[in-house]
Amino acid sequence: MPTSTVEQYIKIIYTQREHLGEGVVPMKRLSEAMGVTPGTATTMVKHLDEVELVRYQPRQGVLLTEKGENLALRMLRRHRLIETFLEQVLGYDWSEVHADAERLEHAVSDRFIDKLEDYLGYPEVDPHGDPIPTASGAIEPAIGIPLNTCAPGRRVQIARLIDDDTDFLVYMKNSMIVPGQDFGVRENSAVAGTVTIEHLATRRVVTVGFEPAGRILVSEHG
Amino acid sequence: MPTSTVEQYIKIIYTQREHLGEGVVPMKRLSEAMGVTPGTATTMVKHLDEVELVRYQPRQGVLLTEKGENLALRMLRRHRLIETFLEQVLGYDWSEVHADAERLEHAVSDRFIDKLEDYLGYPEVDPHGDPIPTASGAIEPAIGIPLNTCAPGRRVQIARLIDDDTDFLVYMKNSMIVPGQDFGVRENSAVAGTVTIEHLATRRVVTVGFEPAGRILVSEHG
DNA sequence: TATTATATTTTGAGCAGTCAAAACACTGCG
DNA sequence: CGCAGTGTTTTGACTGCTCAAAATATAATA
Repeated sequence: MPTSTVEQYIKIIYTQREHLGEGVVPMKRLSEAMGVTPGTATTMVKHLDEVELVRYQPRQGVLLTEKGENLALRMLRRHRLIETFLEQVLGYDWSEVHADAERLEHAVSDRFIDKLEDYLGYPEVDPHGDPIPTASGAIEPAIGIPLNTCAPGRRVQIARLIDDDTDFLVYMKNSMIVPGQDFGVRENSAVAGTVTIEHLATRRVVTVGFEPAGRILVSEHG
Repeated sequence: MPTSTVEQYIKIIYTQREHLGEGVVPMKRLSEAMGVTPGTATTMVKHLDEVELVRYQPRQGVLLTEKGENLALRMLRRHRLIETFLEQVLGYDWSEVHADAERLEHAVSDRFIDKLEDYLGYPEVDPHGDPIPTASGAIEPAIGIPLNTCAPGRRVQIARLIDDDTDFLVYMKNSMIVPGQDFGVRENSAVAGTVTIEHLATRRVVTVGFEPAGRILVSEHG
């Protein structure tokens, strides 16, 4: 049985890897995401390698094994179902959800999660549009394309916000950038480093930086 | 901020003390209830004394301070609200509830508990009839009298089952002994060490030992 | 009172996770 | 090539919690 610290490392390695696109996750990145010193991360990762959850290449970085990936998906499933519950049932605000979910996900049993999923009606995505892995570990591939790849003039619908940072999420919510909302792309300037979109329902115009726009996935239509 | 181990010790000291009726809680009892060796309990209790959560009298036992009592009530509140949620909302069976609640209660925030309480509609007791302390730490005094003090012929209603032991609770549930059910007392024999009651709705007769009957609280009526 | 049983405390050790700081290994640049 | 800067690993130490086993105190019984 993995400790909750191990669970946390594995989850972070998974999401950092996703964030990175490809290649191994370097120690600096891991230690920063975990909020520990680099030496601590090294020690831990050597242990994780021994128990076959990761493959550790000294001085390069770390990758999840199949076993590690399974654990990561189980954690993601927990996290996202709990987030959905906190927001939709208990009425949490977006700014409050993450911290509580983070603590709960290490304390709940599989039974709890399965019953919670049933109670919630088997949602496919959480409130930020992140897909929820099934009990068997299946996960939908990311749908949508990054907003910063959309040409001006296109109409897009927000599909997913890829980030657990509270400030990011709250800002997006306040700008109506939540899954399901329709926008028109007004401008996309790599030079200026910004993407400008207009909320179709309210005519409200929002400009976001190029980098954050990459973490907003949309589906194009029209 | 107390660790979850500390929280657990404090909760156990509270309930063992309640179980005992009065006096200090001896180390043997504490260590057994905690599932640790006596030496471990001693070490821990000395620490708890230092941080003013308990008063530790060497070779006698341990008592909660005011501060400790407050923490215990906060844990009881968590535990009982979570149990109520697991059973009434997620559909847990009585036999499954305890273990999961025990792990969750150390992981949830005050915010979570307050929102959960609101969602559940501010219940006053959990499914076993145990009173739920309020956010301010107030708790209803135990209502009801022990079943083993009831004379034959009386009609009683189950008010509360004082025990967290899964086997005890499951047995009682299978015998219809759950809060709200009406019974007639048929026999109460200190000599035989048994109490025999009849479930009025089904005419079913159940005999329980004298000791367990002391952990069944009832209200007399008629 | 002396002896035995039982409860309790002490001691020494170990595990998981962490840090600070020193040692080390790779860039890449002059 | 040699050296600086950055990222990485090693080392030694500490905290919180635990155990096993030895030492000690208390209570019970003969």
